[in-house]
Amino acid sequence: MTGEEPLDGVDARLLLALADEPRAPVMALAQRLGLSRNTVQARLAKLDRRGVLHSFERRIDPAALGYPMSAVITTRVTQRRLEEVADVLREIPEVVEVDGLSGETDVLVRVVAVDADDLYRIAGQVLASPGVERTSTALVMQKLVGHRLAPLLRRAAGESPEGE
Amino acid sequence: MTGEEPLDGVDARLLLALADEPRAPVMALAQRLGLSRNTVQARLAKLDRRGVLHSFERRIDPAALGYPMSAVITTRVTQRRLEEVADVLREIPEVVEVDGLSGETDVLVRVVAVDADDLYRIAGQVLASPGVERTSTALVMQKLVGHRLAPLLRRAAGESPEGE
DNA sequence: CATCCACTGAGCAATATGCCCAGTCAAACC
DNA sequence: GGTTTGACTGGGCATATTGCTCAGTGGATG
Repeated sequence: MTGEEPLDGVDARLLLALADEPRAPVMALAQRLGLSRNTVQARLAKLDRRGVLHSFERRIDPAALGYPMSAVITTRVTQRRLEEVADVLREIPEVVEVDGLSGETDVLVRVVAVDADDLYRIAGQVLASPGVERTSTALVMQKLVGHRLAPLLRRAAGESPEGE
Repeated sequence: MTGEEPLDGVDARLLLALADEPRAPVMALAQRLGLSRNTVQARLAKLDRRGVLHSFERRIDPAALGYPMSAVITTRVTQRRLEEVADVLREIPEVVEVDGLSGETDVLVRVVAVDADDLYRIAGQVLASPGVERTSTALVMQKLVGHRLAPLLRRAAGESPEGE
């Protein structure tokens, strides 16, 4: 038991197929991959049992939801209060993602907003959070590359990731 | 024709239901929302016709794919070469997302890596891209809040977003 | 009052699902 | 060598789901 087996090429191909047709029935996927229905079903089940799949929310476009504005707020947090700050940020609905970064005690906060005023308000909330020392807000002007994993999936699908 | 209608409460509830059970059959969703099967089918179809849904790739966990390391590379780009830089970055498989930010000509690059050496190599590639002046790499140490939209969806589901 | 739109409820043929089982095959194990 | 394990196949079967169409209802619009 290694505790965590990497996905193999078949899994990668399955994920690629799903990327193409997310709501495709299992049968369709099976045909596409040249596998039996049973196998695909088993793989699929294993995939989300293993937690390979994130929440569906990731697929939803905030812009379509009415929040066309997106920004990245870099914040400096007083030491040891990271969890505390995270808890506070979690309470702000417009906070979409929070990462703890390496340098010192930096936190990267992704927020969405309805408009500039809204963003100003939210940035204010973030700054006002106890434990937050300094913030720097940068607007996302354009998505140059939308979140993607296909290149890595294709790599994984191409060769067997076996040790030898 | 306004050209872009915001989602209404029903859409939001549908998305929430999907967030809970991504592969739920339409029938199950219909029952859950207290709507007819026909309606849910129509809504669903409309949702992705409108582009409300991002690619399925967003749901895949890079860590499970064999890239447990994640980093944010902030780069400074020489003016007017944004698109050019984006094109180059797009060629690097480990580059997962690229945003053009407001301040000056800053670009936020999200990368994943197999390990520290791998990250070093990738960061080097980014820096070596023509048009990139300066980079600063920060490791993602912990996901404090994973990408989420549920709070905003719940808000949208709660009240009618009608003007009056 | 006529029209448009979203939703409902129903029907129907074709397909998919969930589940179970037996058999194959290769790699790992004793 | 002999065996066990794990993954995949192919089959079957009852039930649920899909895709599609049609008719009818109720509200909102002009």
